Amino acid sequence: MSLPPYGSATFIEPTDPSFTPAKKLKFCKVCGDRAKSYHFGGLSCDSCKAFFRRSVQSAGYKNFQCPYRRTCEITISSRKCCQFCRFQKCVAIGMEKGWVMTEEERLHVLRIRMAKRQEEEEKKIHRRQKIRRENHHADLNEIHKFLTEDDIQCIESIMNSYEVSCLTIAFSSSLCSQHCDRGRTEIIDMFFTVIKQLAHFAQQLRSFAVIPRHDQEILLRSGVMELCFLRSAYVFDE
Amino acid sequence: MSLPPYGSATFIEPTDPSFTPAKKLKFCKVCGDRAKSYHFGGLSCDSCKAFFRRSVQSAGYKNFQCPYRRTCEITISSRKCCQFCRFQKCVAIGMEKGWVMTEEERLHVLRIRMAKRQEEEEKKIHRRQKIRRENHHADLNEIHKFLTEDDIQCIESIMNSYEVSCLTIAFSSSLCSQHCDRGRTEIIDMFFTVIKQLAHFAQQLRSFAVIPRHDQEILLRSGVMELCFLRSAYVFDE
DNA sequence: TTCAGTTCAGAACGTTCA
DNA sequence: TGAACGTTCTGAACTGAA
Repeated sequence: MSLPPYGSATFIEPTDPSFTPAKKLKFCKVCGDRAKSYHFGGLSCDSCKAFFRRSVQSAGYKNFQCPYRRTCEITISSRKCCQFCRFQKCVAIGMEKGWVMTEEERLHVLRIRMAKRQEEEEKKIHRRQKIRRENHHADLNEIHKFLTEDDIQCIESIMNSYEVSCLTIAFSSSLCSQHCDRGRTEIIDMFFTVIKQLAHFAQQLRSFAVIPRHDQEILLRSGVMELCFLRSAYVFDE
Repeated sequence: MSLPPYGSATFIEPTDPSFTPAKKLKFCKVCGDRAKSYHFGGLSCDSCKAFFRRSVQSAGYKNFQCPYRRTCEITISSRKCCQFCRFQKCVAIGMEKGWVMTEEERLHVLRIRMAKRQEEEEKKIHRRQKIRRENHHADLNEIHKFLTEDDIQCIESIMNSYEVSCLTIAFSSSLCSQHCDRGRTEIIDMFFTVIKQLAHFAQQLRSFAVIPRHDQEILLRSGVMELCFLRSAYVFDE
């Protein structure tokens, strides 16, 4: 085995005058290139690490052949020449095949990572929704920048009418509970009540009340579904 | 020393004056054309690379002869004129015959490649089959949690009827071959047969057989397309 | 910081076709 | 003959967990 040019950094004695807090240079025990740390149990450079991992993962090392006498010297410049001897040396300096993850292990790690990412995504979305809701409140404070006093009064009057309608035409008591599993008839009941509320509300609006009865019916009939959706979105509580 | 099979930027001399931080243009040492990388141990262009490989693979270089004095100057435009001197120069700049793959090596690589591909294909199929089998078994084992004995018997009776229908009304012999490129009439034939099978199958079900003929027809006509799709999904074999 | 894995551009092999 | 392409291998730069 060849020694690293400046001696193995691993065995620096405490009294070694060359020991400085600055840096301890380490070298790949396979090819002599600069090494940063241990890989698979042996001190090696990044390229020898990659070479070893790939060889094991693909099981390609089983097909390596030495064109000479299985004694090739491995250096930075010659390491590509003989895969067989390079791999042999990797094993010789302590790198172990067992430390390379199997396909299953890799998939396992991958799955865990994916799950984590998804969780974080969901958190992000939640945070955004929260911010949006807060901004909504802020917008209401700035409403005077965009609407006149008259506009606001009109809106408030309409909102008032709607509230009155909802109070006037109440839901049947069976629908007031928070029960989630409602039967079919109850759902239909609920829709009927909402539709009645909407009709009542429309009558409160002067511009609606003045048009002919027949036109009123057409308008209500064609818009009631959208209004139900709108109301659903409004009362939806995530 | 032998040259690496793949990838080698290692042989750029550190003292090379042409080395600039901007770009390092490389030129073929044989003919002066632009070179991208080393080939067989020498920096050469693609055409000289191909020329060298062919000459070695066919052993044709042994028959090259120089019509002049074996001192021909090789340039981009003259490189075709004298194979002998071109090959001589290839060797002179470092290209080695030994690095061209022999027929055996090529076959060896080919075989490994084929084996790998096949192995992976098999793995894929295995994995898919395994997953399918697991899902299938799990469901079938838990079937008693969701169905009563009567339910299961009923299902089995229906399955039986279906099988009988399929056997009773057989496909025409021309459709039994595994040929993929079927004509239009054959496809139509196939659909007709399937529809007849479905009608026959429906007649086997008592609850269907007892309803009026006219209603039967309506039911069959409105459901036949979906049933065909369902059957297609069932018999589909990837 | 250490040490797993991942990604990507590039090197250098062979093959095909005009 | 040589351009263009398809393949595999290499190694630098990166992510991510402990």
